[in-house]
Amino acid sequence: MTSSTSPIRVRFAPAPTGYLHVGSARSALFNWLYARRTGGTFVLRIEDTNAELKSEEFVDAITEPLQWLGLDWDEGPFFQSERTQLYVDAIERLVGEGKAYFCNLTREQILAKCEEQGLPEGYHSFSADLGLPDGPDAVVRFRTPDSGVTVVDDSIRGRVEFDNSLLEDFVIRRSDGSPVFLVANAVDDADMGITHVVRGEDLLNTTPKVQMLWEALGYGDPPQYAHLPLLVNESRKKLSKRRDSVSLGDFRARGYLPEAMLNHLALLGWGPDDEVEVRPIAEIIERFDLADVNKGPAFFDVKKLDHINAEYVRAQSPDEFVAAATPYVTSDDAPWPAENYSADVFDLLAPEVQKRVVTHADSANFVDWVFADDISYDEKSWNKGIVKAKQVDEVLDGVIAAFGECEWEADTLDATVRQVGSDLGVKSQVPVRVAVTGKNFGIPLWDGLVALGREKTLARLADARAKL
RNA sequence: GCCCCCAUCGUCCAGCGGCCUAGGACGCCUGCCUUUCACGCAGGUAACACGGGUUCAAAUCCCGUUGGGGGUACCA
Repeated sequence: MTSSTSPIRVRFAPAPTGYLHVGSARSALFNWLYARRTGGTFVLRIEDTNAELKSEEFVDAITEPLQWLGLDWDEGPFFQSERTQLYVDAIERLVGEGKAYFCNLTREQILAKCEEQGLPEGYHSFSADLGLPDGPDAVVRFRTPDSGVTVVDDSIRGRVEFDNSLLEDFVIRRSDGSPVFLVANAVDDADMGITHVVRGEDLLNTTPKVQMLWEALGYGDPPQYAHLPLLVNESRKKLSKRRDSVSLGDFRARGYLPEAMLNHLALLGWGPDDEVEVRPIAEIIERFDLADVNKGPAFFDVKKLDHINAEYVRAQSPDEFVAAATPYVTSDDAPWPAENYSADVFDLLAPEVQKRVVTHADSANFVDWVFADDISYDEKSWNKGIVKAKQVDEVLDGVIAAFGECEWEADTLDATVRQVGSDLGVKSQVPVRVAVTGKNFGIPLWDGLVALGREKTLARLADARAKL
């Protein structure tokens, strides 16, 4: 790592429009990775220029997930809603210098004028030279050049050119007096000394406008831009809060580990040169570079997240696993009466649970039969493990008889079930498993049965036998 | 419509002119282990969108086509 005096400064600048989704988190992550990699500074800025966006809970909805992920910021959060005067001043300056002007046309009027004058749909500098005064219905528009090109130098995409004649004089201040984000962007990036702007590709088209403002405001060289490929859903469309369930908070609630989420997110649009995918964030920081980010959009695949999460879970020490899983098995949502739960029993079974769960929240599904008073039979399991099995009646009768008198100890129970099976010449474990747990899969039975007790075990076996 | 971006296995990533009969990972399939499932281990399946160039040599460079996506607001 380079020294902490590195001049590189990046920012994550979300609009507070609800919960933070995985796409925004990925943008935050890549900014953070670049800052940490270069010893630079990571700034958090809330882009609440629109009055409707100001809301404390929305701000928490951004900062909490970031903190959960461990994406710590060095400066901020700064709020654009508190910096409005700077933007107003900048706009005033542009108007004063003739680089922007007032316009009082509504969208309808603009379209009507186009129709009238046979011009293509759009704003054609109609009010540019009218010298209109400010007023309650007036917006401020920035005067864009009529010719030439604006070049965006992008770390990921290279040189992107925009034809100036195609950019209409865009609004930089609404009629209610509020500045639009383009101005706030330029002013803040300049004021905060941002050197690299790393954000989603959906903003690439707005970049020439910001650069024009930047230049008009006399800020000198613009920051280096890097437009990240978008994260898309299964139908290759930009992730949307409305139709895609991609809330970071939801993943957290479902028990995913922040480290796994971070690891997965880092692999979307970037990959380490040595092809080792699941690895500590410190190693990712070491290898990360903006120049290595791909251009193509990436699908957020939960299956892969599941795999990575499971790897992180399995990599935990037994104690770490128990500590992480305990909140879920002691939660009110656990499918058994709270008083039935035993920490000692869970600790004993935990290593086998650890090998099977995707997230810690899954833990309850593997020990429910031990703590619950009653079980329900999973239909598929009953069908596969009981209906289709051979001589189930004899197996259950045999096990019931043997369990009635054998020593109630794990190895003995195991040996007893084996004995019944070999006497009958069939596999005996699965029918017993379904009868006692309701499922035809899960952790080894024996320790759980010891905890469950002879009486309950026999009752469940008898219930299943009676149901045949 | 116009502008911009993109294009390697189903998915994510490697490849940055020869090492590619294209590599890794997820998923899926098979086998081993195991009287369940899982873990672990060993295999398998599967891609350079298409067409032209440039070059001794192209997945890699250029052009076009097609396809996909993003943007076109007094939202960010």
